[in-house]
Amino acid sequence: MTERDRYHHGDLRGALVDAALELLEAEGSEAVTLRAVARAVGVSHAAPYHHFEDKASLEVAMTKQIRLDLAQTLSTVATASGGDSPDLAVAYVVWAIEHPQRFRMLNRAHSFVDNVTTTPPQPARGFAFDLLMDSMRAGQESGYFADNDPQDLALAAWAAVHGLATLLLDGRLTDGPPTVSEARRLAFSVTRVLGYGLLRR
Amino acid sequence: MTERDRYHHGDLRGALVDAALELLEAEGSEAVTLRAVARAVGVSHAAPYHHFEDKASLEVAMTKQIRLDLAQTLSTVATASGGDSPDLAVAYVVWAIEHPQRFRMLNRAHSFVDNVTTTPPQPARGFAFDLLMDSMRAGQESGYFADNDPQDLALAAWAAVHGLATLLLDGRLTDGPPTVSEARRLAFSVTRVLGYGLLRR
DNA sequence: CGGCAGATCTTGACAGTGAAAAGATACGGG
DNA sequence: CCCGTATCTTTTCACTGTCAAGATCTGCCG
Repeated sequence: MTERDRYHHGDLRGALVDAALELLEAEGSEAVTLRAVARAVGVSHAAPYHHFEDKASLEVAMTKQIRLDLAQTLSTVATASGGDSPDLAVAYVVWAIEHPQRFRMLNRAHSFVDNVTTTPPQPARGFAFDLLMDSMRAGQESGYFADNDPQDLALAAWAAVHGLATLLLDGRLTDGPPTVSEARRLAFSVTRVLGYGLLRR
Repeated sequence: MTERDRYHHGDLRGALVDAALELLEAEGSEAVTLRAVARAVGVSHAAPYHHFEDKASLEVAMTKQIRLDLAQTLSTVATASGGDSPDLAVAYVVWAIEHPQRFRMLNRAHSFVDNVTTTPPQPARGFAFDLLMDSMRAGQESGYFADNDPQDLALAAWAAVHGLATLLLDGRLTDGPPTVSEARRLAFSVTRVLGYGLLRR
């Protein structure tokens, strides 16, 4: 009995989320069907309903896992680079290119998140924004960054980086599918412009 | 016989696209089903297949129409404001907030566009990018803008504005659904940071 | 003016989907 | 040991995209 020879699975919920994420990477979001996920785990097509109220509920669970992965990647980069903002920006874009389906899922969260009752007390800016805020504040304290409201700085930086990632993934900047090296180059370029500003100094 | 009492519709293709767009605004993208669209026009569920090879093909047609609408809005603003970039940026974000479903559809284009054989010779940056490029060049000629490659400037600006719009629509910046005034405020803020840059001058 | 070819639309069918209801099975606390 | 309950299965339903075959109309060629 490796994992599923018995009636009760043990951790079906977790197995379903994992299988769903694998299916997402392998065959795209269209392929992530409740029945296909159940099939992948080797369980009947109605079994998921004992762990997820909805298909949307499964997707919420997937999204949480993805957010965790991204947060971990970013925080690793943040500690390794001492919270340097260009490094963070590049890491964000590169992660998006390397995990296109996961990244898109994050951005489709609105479509199933409103079915869920979890109303966050704060705007759910998320981990990336917090890291950026820290980076901005650090830059201000060491005198490199302009002394605007750090929230404004972080928002602009996040918007630029996030926008670059989505534009790349939608194929609006490159001919074929975007490569990591292209992504890196463009991320550096955007970061540079963002640092010095559009206006003549 | 107002529009559909006769067997042959006249312009079923156009009517289908229109109905699909109305359904999109009214009930969200999930409701845009081939059969529902056919129902809305008052035609049998298989009729669309004589005008669209696929459901994806209908979505491509919708996307084209949406792109046209956005382009017209932006070009109106561009001529009215003399190509001023902050105005363009704000107009872009406001349009996104006012047409959330349409804007999201634009960003989901990748999911059905690869089924279509139209391989664009150039990266399909689109109309918004062109307007921005013009604006950047104009700003450079009048000496206000830094003399980087205008393409780099335009990319950064587009990324920031596009990113802000998507973040707003995904509810990642506000508690409830984003309002136009919030959008306007944030767009101004981002534009300002983008102009002066993150680094101390 | 007649009729026929092709475009346009309809009807009917099929597999696959999310979802609910009802029944089978196994686990764990008394 | 045994029963309540959580877990899983089977069956069923309405709906979807898609296809094949038939019905209906339109325009064109004679």
